[in-house]
Amino acid sequence: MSIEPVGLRESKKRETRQLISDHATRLFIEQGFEPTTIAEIAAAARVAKKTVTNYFPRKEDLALDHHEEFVAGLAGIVAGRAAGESALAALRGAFLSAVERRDPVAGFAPLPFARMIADSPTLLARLRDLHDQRDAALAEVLAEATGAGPDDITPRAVAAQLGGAHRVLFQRIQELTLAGRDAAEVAAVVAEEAPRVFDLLEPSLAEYAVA
Amino acid sequence: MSIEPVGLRESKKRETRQLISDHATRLFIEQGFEPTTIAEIAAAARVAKKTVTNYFPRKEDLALDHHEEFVAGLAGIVAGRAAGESALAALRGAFLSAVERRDPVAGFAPLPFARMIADSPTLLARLRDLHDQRDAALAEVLAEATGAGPDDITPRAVAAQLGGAHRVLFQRIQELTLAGRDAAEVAAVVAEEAPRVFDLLEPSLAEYAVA
DNA sequence: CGTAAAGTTGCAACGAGTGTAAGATTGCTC
DNA sequence: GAGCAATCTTACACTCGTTGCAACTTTACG
Repeated sequence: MSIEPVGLRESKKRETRQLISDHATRLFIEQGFEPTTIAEIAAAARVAKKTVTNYFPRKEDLALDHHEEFVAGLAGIVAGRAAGESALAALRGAFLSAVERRDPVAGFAPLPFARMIADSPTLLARLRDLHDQRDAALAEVLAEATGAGPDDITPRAVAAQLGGAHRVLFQRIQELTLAGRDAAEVAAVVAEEAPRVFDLLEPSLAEYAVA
Repeated sequence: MSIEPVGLRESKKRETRQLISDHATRLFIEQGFEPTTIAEIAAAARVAKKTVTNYFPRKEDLALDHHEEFVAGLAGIVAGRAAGESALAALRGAFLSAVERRDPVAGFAPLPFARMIADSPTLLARLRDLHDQRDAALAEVLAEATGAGPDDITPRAVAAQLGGAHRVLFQRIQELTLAGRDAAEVAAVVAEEAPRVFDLLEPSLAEYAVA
């Protein structure tokens, strides 16, 4: 992409950011998200409170980093689908392989992490936000792929359907994790359920956005 | 349902609640949601700040009241569908008639109110929350209607599809309102688009949850 | 009436988030 | 390598939403 002029300043920034993030994650897991204060995180990382909020403007960002990757996921899969493959087929395949590799993007997480999220209204809200942004990004790619006009509602409706499937399965994985099943069990259950969810869309979307 | 022992206490409570809500709505519309402080609302309604937060534990509740009705909407429509009618058909019909009557539940609102929401991350998050709760309620009714087991993911997937359609159309109505179109124009545009959105689901869901 | 229950109020506190200005560090140039 | 400018970190102060608590007022009811 671009050359990386890794100056001292840049590398120190990365370190500081990582330092804060690590302490935050640890404290969140130990005590929960809401009970942990930003002041506490700052003290643990031995930086000023303001430094924490400089790097992470919102507290949620400390717990749910890498959101860009999550938001761009579905859109990227559709953009990179094979010739002759529909958006639905690409997303189905990507989800199933994400399950196989226990990908956090699909909803896999260690139990304490899942608990941290489930116990925090703030994080749940943020997650909903990310799901929505992901749908919007997907809608844009679909509009492009099908040559739909900027005012055509179809790509948005399809994105809602496809994003909805992923959302339901994401929640299902979280739910099973919270119920105490280990990752292998969760993967097995979801590997059986996911095809049913995608099959539901097959009659409607099999021919949509075929590359 | 139940008799109404309208004591003085009860009626004063209702008045106070309404008084606060009215001032809040007025101020939100005049100044926006975020810039308006609870202290300001309390002063306008001539009550203590604590009284405001007693009636409305969260600031969002002051702007988005009647959420119960919204959340229960889709589930209620499916529960009350005619014999021989599918969940999809019932929801399609209900949405179109909601558009005809410019129902706020479908997303219709005066421009200033729509602006208030669009300008506030807090309110947008709350709205996403309500949409989610609505999907969950719908899923429950669908599970009941189809006799699905408590662990069957199908009703949830279907609820996501149906709820997603309503969500997209809700956002579309907001978007058109924000663009300055009056309610009649918005209704005309959406009356044309909605059938396309529901038609998309027809191949998948025409036979699902037929009463 | 008088007492118990419920509602309102003022006060204090906590925590997230923001603005600002001072101090420290780094990058760059002469 | 000294100095200057840009950038990062810090301390401080402040706003606002939210909660807890105790005192006070009003209503309900025996």
